[in-house]
Amino acid sequence: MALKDRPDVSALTEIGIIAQLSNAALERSLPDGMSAAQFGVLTHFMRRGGEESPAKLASAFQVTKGAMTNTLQRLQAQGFVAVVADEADGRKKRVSLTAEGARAHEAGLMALRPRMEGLREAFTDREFEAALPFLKALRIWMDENR
Amino acid sequence: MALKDRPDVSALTEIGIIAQLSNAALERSLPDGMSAAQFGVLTHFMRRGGEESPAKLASAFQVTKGAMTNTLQRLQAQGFVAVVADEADGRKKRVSLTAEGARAHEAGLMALRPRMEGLREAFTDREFEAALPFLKALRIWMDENR
DNA sequence: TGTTATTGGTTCAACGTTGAACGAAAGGCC
DNA sequence: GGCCTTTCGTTCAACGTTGAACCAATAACA
Repeated sequence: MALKDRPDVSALTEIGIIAQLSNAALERSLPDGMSAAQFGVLTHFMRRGGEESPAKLASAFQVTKGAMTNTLQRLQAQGFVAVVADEADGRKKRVSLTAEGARAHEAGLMALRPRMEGLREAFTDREFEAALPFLKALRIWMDENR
Repeated sequence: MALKDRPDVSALTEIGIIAQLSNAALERSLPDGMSAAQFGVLTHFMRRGGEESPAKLASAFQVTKGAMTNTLQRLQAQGFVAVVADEADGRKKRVSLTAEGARAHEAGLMALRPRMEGLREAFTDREFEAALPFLKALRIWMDENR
């Protein structure tokens, strides 16, 4: 009984459930064939633009290289991403967003809108902002002490 | 750019990473062959005791029945849990903790201690408690609006 | 220079999960 | 009684992930 009543355990439990539900909701809302991981990569390119190597993407998303290989292969198969060899460094590849990838991201955003609006009706920006510093600190600690 | 700067998206992103890191840390700390899911079920029985049907466990852990079948089969194979048919209701089974399961949970707790202590050195109970109401509300909303 | 270490990317088996299908048992309702 | 509907648990393919092995290319250093 001492276990789950502890606030740290409770918080991590809640966080785990939220993550699961949020990811499931994301995948369910997204157009068919687009996973949350794929949408994340598309979002990354929409925000940052340009090119990125698979290894950089993997570390940006806290994911193994193998997982990123998988995600990129699926994105490439759908034509959402272009992958070319880096002639300056034979080990690397350069990944970039295609026009079709941008369209797919836009479609994903549209599909997500109703749910995001519902979320923003239920909670205020201020509530999320209030929670953010602690979440960020916790994430950083988890990252440094893994 | 408007996307990830939004506090709701940021919060969910942080929550997702925390959940991933926390689960990974949990699995790494636990004795070999014990998954986070299995440890969760053991913990449930240590706290509540008695018997529980697989369906109840599945809904308590927000997991599909198939996933719970899998977890229980592995627990049973290790002798951590006893599963018997419910003679009152031919559809149900009754799951209960074995003495060996209790020992395994104890061992899991021990293995987890260093990490939990580190976490409690880095953050105070008050910080977790302060974050809890919002997390709980968010979890409930996600659950109701899935 | 040559040798060793590191980095980048792929592949593979294993895991835990979902979602769907299924059969068996129980409940609800004329 | 009989017929739907719901509940329970299992099975199966598919997915995304990890961790490890591996090879190729580069970097570091003697």
